[in-house]
Amino acid sequence: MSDTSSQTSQKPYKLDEQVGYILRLASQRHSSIFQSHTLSKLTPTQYSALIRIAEIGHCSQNHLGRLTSMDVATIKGVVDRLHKRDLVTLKPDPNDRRRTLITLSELAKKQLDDLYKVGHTITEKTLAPLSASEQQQLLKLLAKIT
Amino acid sequence: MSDTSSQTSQKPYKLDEQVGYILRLASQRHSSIFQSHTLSKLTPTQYSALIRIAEIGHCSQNHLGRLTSMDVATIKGVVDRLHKRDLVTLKPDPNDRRRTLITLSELAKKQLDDLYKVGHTITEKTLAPLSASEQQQLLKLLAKIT
DNA sequence: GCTTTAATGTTCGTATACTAACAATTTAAA
DNA sequence: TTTAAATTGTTAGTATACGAACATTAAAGC
Repeated sequence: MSDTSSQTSQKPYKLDEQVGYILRLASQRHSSIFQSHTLSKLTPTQYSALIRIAEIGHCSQNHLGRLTSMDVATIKGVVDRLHKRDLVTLKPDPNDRRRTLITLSELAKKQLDDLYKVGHTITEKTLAPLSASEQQQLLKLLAKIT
Repeated sequence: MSDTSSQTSQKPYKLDEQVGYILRLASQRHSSIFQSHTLSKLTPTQYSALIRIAEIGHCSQNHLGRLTSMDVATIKGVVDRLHKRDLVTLKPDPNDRRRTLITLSELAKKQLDDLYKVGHTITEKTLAPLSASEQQQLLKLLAKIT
């Protein structure tokens, strides 16, 4: 029962074995791979938002936030920046004066195929250290703790 | 070969199946669980830094950054905030006038056992949806893409 | 020794990410 | 119908996270 640390429990606490810590490291590596492909200088978050709009056609700002798991403050910043780059168009919802309808701009539509292609590449590179079955496993397990 | 989207590749691109996106969701959930345990209002990042200092006794700011995978700008902010809360002590390195030696404060040392305990709890809750073997698998796979 | 290179820490700028508070609008309930 | 509750979007504040540039100091190369 000798223990050099101040811990008294059975399992020693090792930072490098904690999910939270490893998740951060994995996210960092993915982010780094993403940035190295400079998708018109899009960030992973902006990319997610664009893809979601492409999927559903149009939606309100808060709704887009829910579809991409971003809170209202975060999605606002993302939409603002996408708008500033002319990647989305904004117009008031005629049926609800609180809402703003967000759609892909023509510029964004032209880039869609490229976005999807590079998106695939980024995912492949991120998962490259794993075998095909390991990749499936990882996605399955990650989805479970979401 | 009918495809309603503008994608032409074999594999359709689904945002919800991309590692990057799922990693973000998993990190968000972990972060949320972490915050709900308000470790003296520590953030996951501040927690990591504290634990690392506890592991090695003392170190410079940049070195701590490398040990916790934070770049120089990030670790500076983290150390500043830890110092502001009296969780670390800072003193100039007598052997290198560029460096500042960082050590745990007495206040932090007193809280160490609690930090470890809650750290375990947070990890357990985050991994709760998985079986014991799945937990091992996930950590193994995540470590591989780090 | 002297110059080049490297390392440490700082600051600025930008982008998530979340809390909390707020006004305007819509919906639901009384 | 009129009040209460919920939704939408905005703003302010704080905390990562990273790139880039900078001055100070230390280490290497000659």
